[in-house]
Amino acid sequence: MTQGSDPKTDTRKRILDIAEQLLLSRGFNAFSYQHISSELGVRNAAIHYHFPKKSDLGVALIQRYRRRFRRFIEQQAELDPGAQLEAYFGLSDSYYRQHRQICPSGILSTEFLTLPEDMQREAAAFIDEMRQWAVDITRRGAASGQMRYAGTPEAIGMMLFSALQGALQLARIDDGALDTIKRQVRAVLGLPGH
Amino acid sequence: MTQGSDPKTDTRKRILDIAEQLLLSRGFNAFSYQHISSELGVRNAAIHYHFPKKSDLGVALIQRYRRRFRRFIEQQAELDPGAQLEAYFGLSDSYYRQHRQICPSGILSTEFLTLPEDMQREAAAFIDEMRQWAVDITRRGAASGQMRYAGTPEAIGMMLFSALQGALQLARIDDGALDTIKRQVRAVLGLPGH
DNA sequence: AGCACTCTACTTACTGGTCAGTAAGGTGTC
DNA sequence: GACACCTTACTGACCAGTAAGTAGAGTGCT
Repeated sequence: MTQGSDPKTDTRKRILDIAEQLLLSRGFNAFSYQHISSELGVRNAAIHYHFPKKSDLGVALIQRYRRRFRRFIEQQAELDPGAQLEAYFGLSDSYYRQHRQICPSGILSTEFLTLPEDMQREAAAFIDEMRQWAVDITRRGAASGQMRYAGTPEAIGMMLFSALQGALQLARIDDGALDTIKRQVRAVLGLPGH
Repeated sequence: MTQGSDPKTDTRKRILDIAEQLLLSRGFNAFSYQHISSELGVRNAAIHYHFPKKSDLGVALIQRYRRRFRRFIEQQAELDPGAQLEAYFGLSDSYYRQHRQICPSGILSTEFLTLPEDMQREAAAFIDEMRQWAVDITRRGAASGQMRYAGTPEAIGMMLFSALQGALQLARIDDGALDTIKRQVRAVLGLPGH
């Protein structure tokens, strides 16, 4: 079987990919190793070989999100705050288009109290980074004069982050919610396109 | 055992009360009939007597929320839009103070794709009612001149609903999130108190 | 008053399924 | 022969759900 075998292991990455889909559409508590192994075409124990405990898999998932998110920020570093916000909106869109998935922070904060301790630590750090980034955008947006809004950059950054997280969840019931809320966030920030 | 026995049954109500706590802190998928029966001091099958399937319990919980919410709206009917919004903020506060619970719409929309069909129908109707109410407040707030905001009443109503739902979830990680976002929502609506 | 009946609200005891997790063994590659 | 990467085979816990039985309260009939 020489089908795209990688130096490291392909399987580990594929497990993470499948687990990610399951996490975003069903949540951490509502998917099992069975779901992954049957989709992957291996036995259950193969998943345990790569991730002995389910919380190991969970932690690895969040750590990968954090790495990706840091890379995402670096790539957008040269853009102006408004364009960065639009890039963030684009992320949300792609979640939604993928079978009405929601953003990871939404799942992790909702299930937070039921998560294993090591996942809680990782999740809290991840969500904090995202929140800080949102605040950073609104701060620079106001400083550069591109954005005009009532309230502090901290508060409006958190509100936009929170509203977008909620929007993806509501979009599961109300198709238009995500677009409506994106438009309204632009309006509140004094940006064009609403 | 003549201890506060009611005409109907007390047990059914107590089951709903315990299930509600579990729903708001752990989610629907992460609590079991065991949790309820052990807390209530009865056997597992007693819960099944009152609610044969778990989805029956779930549907009954949401229906009770809808009844309560309609009563809540009626009670606030005489207040001006700003005061109604504050009453809504008060609801959120009480969730948060009760062991960092989140609002029911947050749980139900996040777990939506894993819920049984009958619960999905009920949940969608409930969330729709809440969203409509939020929009109603912002519409009347603008009409009366009490609120001043950019964008349409529909969009800003949805954004405030969405932001508050997200805020309760984020408050599990960040203690200040709820207050910060409440303040910011007031600011965006041009209300005092921020 | 005594008895038969029914209904409500449980109980005990169980089923079959799913879950995370483990132990021991096999197979191919370097 | 050591190692990475799997397999088969299993354990014990938990899960929702069911079946059958029971205690007590109420109801009606004689």
